[in-house]
Amino acid sequence: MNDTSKGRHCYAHPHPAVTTDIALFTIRDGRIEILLVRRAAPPHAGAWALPGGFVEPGECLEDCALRELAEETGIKGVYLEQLYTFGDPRRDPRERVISVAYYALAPLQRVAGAAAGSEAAALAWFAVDALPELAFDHGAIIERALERLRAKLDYSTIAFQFMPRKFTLGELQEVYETILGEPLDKRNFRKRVQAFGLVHPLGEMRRAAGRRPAALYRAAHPERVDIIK
Amino acid sequence: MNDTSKGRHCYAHPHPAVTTDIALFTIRDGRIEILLVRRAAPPHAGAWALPGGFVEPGECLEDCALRELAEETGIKGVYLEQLYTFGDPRRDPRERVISVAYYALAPLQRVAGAAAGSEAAALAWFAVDALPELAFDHGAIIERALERLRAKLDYSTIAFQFMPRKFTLGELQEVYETILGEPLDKRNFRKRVQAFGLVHPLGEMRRAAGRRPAALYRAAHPERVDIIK
DNA sequence: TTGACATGGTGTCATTCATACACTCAAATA
DNA sequence: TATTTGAGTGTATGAATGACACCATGTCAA
Repeated sequence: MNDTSKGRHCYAHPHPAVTTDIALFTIRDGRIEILLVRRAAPPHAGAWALPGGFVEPGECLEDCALRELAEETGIKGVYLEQLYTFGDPRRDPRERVISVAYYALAPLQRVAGAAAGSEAAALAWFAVDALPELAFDHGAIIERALERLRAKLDYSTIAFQFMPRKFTLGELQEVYETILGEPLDKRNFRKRVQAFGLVHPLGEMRRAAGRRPAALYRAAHPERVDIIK
Repeated sequence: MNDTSKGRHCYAHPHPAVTTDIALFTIRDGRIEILLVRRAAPPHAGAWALPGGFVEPGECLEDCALRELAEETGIKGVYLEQLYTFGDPRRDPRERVISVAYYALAPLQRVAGAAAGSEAAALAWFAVDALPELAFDHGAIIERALERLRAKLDYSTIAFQFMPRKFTLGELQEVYETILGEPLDKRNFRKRVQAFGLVHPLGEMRRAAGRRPAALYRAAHPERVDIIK
């Protein structure tokens, strides 16, 4: 809290408001989904928006993004990366608001609870190819986040941020195919993943109904996104 | 300008200050150089800083970066790309300042004037491997900009932003070698550049002292940075 | 019990791409 | 006219990539 008469915060020069917005993606049933919040108040009341909010004094940008995500969705412990800063002066009709956009990735299991017990359906998952009406410039933010995600798939281990601790190679391939939007050759895919040493076999099997059990693996470096190639 | 008693700008919640900072690189004599401004006033008086300054109301971030660069250095018409937003709450000792960092590239010819007639040597070029004492977190900004530049060299046509309208293939190769910090095979380099159709021959020659004249080329798309490969 | 079903799991060959490598050419200058 | 300096050019080898088909193993239903 700053000095003020009337409990206001005053500066010698005009200051914009600064927010973070978070595009949190997961993968469900062969689709990329994103978590959105329904806006109750104007502007854009009734439209859907990215979770996010104002940066607090003394808080760094990444902490702000993590806090807003936790406050608005209850979700913690996801992969988070700064995406781009959107600063068009008319992007928010109320006042000048600059948004530092982040994108976040998580395996479905870690976020499955979110939006389930959400009061008044204020929180929901949407497939990114079937988005509802979006507030502000959040459509552009999502588009850019997807671009980044698709690009990074080719030269980094980012896909593992969508994987649970244990997974089969078939599940991993499905994640790649979902993000790229095209099928991959099974043998070449497995060859590559193994050649780069991206996974370690767990020696366990996943038994699934109606088919042969699959070997379970874990990511070689689940906490890290490495550049490969 | 907002409402105010005492000509100040007041808000219901605290707002950070927002600046843009610009890392402008060029290439001279086989070195990457960056343009810095000597700080006259505290904090960090006497240290060198990136050109930059506060975002004005009604001004988008990119325009702010271009304006600050022009105001502080007189330079216009360079390639500009948003780099990263630095928001550590303690990065400026005076108040909370969030900086949207950009990096810019230009051929030496376009910026050779800058820092020449600069009053009181307030403006100077430094080789990036011999930087002076830097203000704020500008060292980290420069480091990240160089990382981005080196990465983009491999999969985009960004190197052409360092080239003048007419250049020889030898000059182009020198730029690549300077950024990568390692020599390249001449024949393979030329093969590649031609195979991707990145240059068009001008049918002119550059006559240089003491050696065979070299064919001059122009960039196929000088205004654009394309992703290749 | 057995047959149908669904996904798991595996290797080779052909092609393309990347890399290493050395000499002659043309102009300027001494 | 001999020397110097960068300009300009092609090939051969190894590595990486991409195309491709079949049998295995479990569940479930008839």
